[in-house]
Amino acid sequence: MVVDLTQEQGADEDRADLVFNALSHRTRRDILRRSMDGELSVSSLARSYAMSFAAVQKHVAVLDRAGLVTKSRHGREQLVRTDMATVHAAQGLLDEFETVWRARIDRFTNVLTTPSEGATP
Amino acid sequence: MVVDLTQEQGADEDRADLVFNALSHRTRRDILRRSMDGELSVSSLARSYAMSFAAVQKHVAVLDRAGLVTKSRHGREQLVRTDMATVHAAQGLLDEFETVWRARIDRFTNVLTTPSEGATP
DNA sequence: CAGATCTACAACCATATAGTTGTAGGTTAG
DNA sequence: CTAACCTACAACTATATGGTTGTAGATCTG
Repeated sequence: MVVDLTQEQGADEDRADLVFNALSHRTRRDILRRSMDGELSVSSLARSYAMSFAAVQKHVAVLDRAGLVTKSRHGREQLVRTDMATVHAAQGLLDEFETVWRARIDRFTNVLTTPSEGATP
Repeated sequence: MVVDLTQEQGADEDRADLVFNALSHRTRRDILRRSMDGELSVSSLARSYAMSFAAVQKHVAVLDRAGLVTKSRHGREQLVRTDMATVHAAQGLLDEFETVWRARIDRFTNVLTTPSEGATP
């Protein structure tokens, strides 16, 4: 069976791609931790890392596209705030694996406990 | 302040890089879901996707390096099994964000409830 | 107003990634 | 034994990614 991954439930999968990809870089995870208070600007964040402002700006853009942070202009600076709702959404995605896993267990214990309904009579 | 990300807690961050990167591709997430039972070989997995065997093999290798699946030889085929422990580890990594978030809230409510200890006398 | 600061974005480079085909060795089936 | 099958890996291509520098517009400050 060949499943067309480009069409089936594409939206959710696209979001998952973006979120996990954004989380897959240590600098971006660090930015997420530092931006919980929503009081740091892109340039103040940039001062924390041994890379150019533009590089940090790109990382923030990746987080923004994934919905993991929001930016709000405050005068000339752009304040970055971690969006916990999207972090929770990521947890939900991992919980789905848990659900699939549990379904497997249930199927297994069913076979063990059902009084031989499986045998074709 | 510049933090040297290449040294500080490198091992954990390396693992997080690998795990989230492995999760960031829909084909690999699908492989994870299908491999919960641990009864599918690499080639049987490969038949599910519109790509070559070698491509699927590479995806399994990425999951393996991240610790998200284990492979066990069974005759000429290699059976793939999702390692839920690593999925749980990923959940733990997201929970850390939750912890940082909660710490922020506590700090905030502390400021509100502490009877003006903050004012320099 | 003039200069400094913050942001956005383009252009560029090096490397990583996702895919391909091909080759080779171990294992099973006829 | 031979043929088919499963896996591993190398070599290659195209594109994505993470980094750089440079430029330009908007905003604040002296």
